[in-house]
Amino acid sequence: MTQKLVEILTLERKLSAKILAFIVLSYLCCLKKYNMSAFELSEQEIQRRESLNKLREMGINPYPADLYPVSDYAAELKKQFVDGKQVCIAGRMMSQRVMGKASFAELQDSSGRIQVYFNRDEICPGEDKTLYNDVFKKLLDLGDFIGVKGYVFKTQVGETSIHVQEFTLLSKSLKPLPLPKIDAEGKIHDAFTDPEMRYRQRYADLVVNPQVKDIFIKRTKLFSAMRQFFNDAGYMEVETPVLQSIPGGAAARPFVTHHNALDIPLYMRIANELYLKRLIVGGFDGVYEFSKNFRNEGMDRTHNPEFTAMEIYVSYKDYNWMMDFTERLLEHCAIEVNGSSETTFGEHTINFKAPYKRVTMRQSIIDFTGFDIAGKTEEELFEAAKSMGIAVDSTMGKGKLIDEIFGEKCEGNYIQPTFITDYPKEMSPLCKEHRDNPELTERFELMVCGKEVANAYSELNDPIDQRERFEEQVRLSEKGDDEAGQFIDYDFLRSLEYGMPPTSGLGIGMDRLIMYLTNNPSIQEVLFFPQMRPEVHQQKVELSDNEKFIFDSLQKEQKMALLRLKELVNLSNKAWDVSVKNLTKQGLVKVTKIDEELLIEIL
RNA sequence: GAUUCCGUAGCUCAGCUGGUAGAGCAAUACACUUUUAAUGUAUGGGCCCUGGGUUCGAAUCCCAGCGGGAUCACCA
Repeated sequence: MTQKLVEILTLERKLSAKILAFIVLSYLCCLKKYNMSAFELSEQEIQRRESLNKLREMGINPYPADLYPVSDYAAELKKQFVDGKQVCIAGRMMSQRVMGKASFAELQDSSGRIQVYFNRDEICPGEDKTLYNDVFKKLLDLGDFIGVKGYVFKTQVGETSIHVQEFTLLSKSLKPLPLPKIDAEGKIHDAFTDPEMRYRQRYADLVVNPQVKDIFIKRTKLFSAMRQFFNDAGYMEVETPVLQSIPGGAAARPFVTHHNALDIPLYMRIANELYLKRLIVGGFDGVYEFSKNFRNEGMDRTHNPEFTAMEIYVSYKDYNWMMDFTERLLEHCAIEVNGSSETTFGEHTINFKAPYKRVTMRQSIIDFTGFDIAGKTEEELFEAAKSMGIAVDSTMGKGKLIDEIFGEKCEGNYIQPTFITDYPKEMSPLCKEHRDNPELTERFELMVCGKEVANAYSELNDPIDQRERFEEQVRLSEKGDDEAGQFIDYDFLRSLEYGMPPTSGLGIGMDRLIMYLTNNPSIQEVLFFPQMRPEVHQQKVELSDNEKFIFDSLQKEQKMALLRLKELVNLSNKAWDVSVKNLTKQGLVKVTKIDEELLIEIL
């Protein structure tokens, strides 16, 4: 402890005694409270802690508990200018322009920013000017939360502002925020753009990048719009288990966890489909759920390990009805989110206005390859795929081959919302067989910008067929198809045996949809906290092993030739160089040049 | 998983063919009563991601690692 104080004294000797005393004090506080070394704080962070303590000494609580009676919001006051209106607003101080006895600052609340005007003699009508000179000008920092009471006016330049009559510190900010600035031409300087820092510190991202906040406001609007649409249609929002003993409803690698009391493995859900259908069996007409799903697979700009899907099941309907429903739903959502059915995604303008084009998978493959899959054997499909330059292997069944051809040659071409219908049976184990063709299923996917955003079926409700399809999946899985399901959910089959009415179900990838509606090519931009490798905090050591070794070696003689010591410790050039520089920097040793010889000594 | 680019002050970024670190903003001090990227003057602030190598000398060149981005592959 004493040693550290000495180090601080040496390091900070250029600072005035007053500041120094404070630093030592606050260092002791920090050490006791946070078990943290003062060296980990930047100069500005130390200064802010210093201001914090000064405020406390002045009897100002930097973290008051009292309610603050906010009456207005920045955006509204600027939109509806009412001269002289008395207001009370609160937010972060994001800029400060001090001009002697008058100052301007910007206050940022949840709605935006508004300028506030401070006049010394109005803040401090008497002799004592500390509140303005010290508290406002010096002890407040950018990022602090303050509340102001005053009246609305326009400055000579015409900027709507609040003439402050009284201000209150509401919460002190100890860490400087990134500070992007916008110049007169609207150009942004010093933008906080590094994706890693933005995702890891989303809170800071949200404070300084209003366009990021907008994305998430739109995200919430999308959920509300969808919910409203379903509720208006009379369907019920439900919740089903996230922890499942059999992960079903999709083919994906699940996360595994363990339940201690039951002593069994449990899986995080990969889909909620099978549970929602159980509820249809139970007699609900329409059920939907926004479900967080978890898949233990690769991560990239369109895949996060946890993502949100919406699934809805409606009884007595088929997939044709669901197509109508889906296009009306998406048109409604696009308008609620963006005010228009049109949205821009990269170079494309997408129009979500219903109705959407409907193309069968067979027709789509004919359109883009000239090849007709109808009535072909597995061998013929295999050869066709191969001739198209698609990587094929012997584990692939008919359905998989068709899916590969579609994915490779067709999918990417559908920019405007398009329903692709009638998928091969093998790929759709939960979907009802097509009424006109036993090789196909009554399934559609909605393609937007070459990617699927929705998937829907006339749900399979024949329990015997369902059992056979599950068993076929298990066979495919054993054959080596890692996309095929490995588990049979017998409880789900039991529920079907009681009877499920004809039902159509729809699943929508919410993250992907909001990417389209907010023009973001990356899923990380539309998730508050995208998954990241955990940060590693490197503990700063005062002396490395090398440095200690050099110091100890030197201790015996106190002073010796630099080259001789180097030979003695026998470190690599790099290690030697870094260590000596560090020791010198910390004021523990000194290198001097006498004549042509370099000497090193302990201080 | 493959390829490729990046990691320098609180933030945004310079730093050439190796010679012990620069700018703007932010910070500190002073001046300034309607400014607005306020202004002017002065000052302080760096484990140059980590480890190793080459070299008299590395932020810079080489190797390995860590973290991130992009592209591709994989992905109901």
